[in-house]
Amino acid sequence: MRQQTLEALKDKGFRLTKIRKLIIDVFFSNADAPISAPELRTHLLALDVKANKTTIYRELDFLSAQGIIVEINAGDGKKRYELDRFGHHHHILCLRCSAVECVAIEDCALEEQLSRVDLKNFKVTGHALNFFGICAGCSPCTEC
Amino acid sequence: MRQQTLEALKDKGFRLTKIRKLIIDVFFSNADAPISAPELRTHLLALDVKANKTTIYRELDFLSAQGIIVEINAGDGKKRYELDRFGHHHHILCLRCSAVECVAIEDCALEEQLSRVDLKNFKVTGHALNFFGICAGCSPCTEC
DNA sequence: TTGACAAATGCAACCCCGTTGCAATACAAT
DNA sequence: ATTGTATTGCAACGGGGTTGCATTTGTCAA
Repeated sequence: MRQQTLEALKDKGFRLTKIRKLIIDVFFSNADAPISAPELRTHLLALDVKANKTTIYRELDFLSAQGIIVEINAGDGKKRYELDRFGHHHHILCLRCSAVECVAIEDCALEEQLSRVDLKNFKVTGHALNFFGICAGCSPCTEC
Repeated sequence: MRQQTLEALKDKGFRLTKIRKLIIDVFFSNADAPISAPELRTHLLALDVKANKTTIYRELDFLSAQGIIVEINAGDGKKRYELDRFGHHHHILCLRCSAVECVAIEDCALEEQLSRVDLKNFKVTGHALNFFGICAGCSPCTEC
């Protein structure tokens, strides 16, 4: 999957630079946790790669344009990105540590119901459903 | 309603300054369109009142703390505020002009369904459902 | 009406996320 | 090895938002 992604880019005439490959790696190894630009930069630093923030933003735009990742909005005003290989789903944001996870809505008729909402003459192109709360890591203590 | 709001503030020992009264006016006269801090500033300028942006942000915090307005997230990363006198509802954002409107979800079982979603050990405290699209004003032409 | 005190405001400086123009670098094909 | 262009870095900027501190202004009591 990762290898196919790289080859597809190369076939289209784009270069497989060190940073680009590493960024793709980060996405493949954090598949269910959307990543923001600053977070991505930190991930790279942990791999001893310091990338200019401009590069990060441009690469995220590039990978989005190539359909490899998609921008998601988790409700806290920061853009995050995740691999574009999952179906439509939603997200949950930890209000304490800002971690975001994907939430699959399995069996429910939510999507269908949404189509019946009165949307005030808007041409609706999409929606986002975000949950907020405290993640398991941030509330380990049952009595508090 | 507006008058009651002002008196309630005064009873609590807060001052009814020119800017504060005008801001409250803006909220009451734009009741179904959540407003951001920069937008609010523009509204005031249109009334020949130039308020420092710090004042705007502090006043929004203040009115939120007093339960007069609530912060909402429309999915574009900018904080907006609206009067806290409506029940739970959602929002729709115009991707072209960034206007936001409230969307009432009348009869559906959405809320109930949400409670059955698998939320990965999060303690869920809330959710936000945002729609995206193009508003009537931004797509007046039916053939394009 | 006038003080006087606290609430509210303005100002300047700062932080963070994100963007843009332009020069420098590095990939990949020849 | 050379070359053309994709990519990167740098510097500067912009918007949204915050903080500390000095100044102004509501309000109330004398």
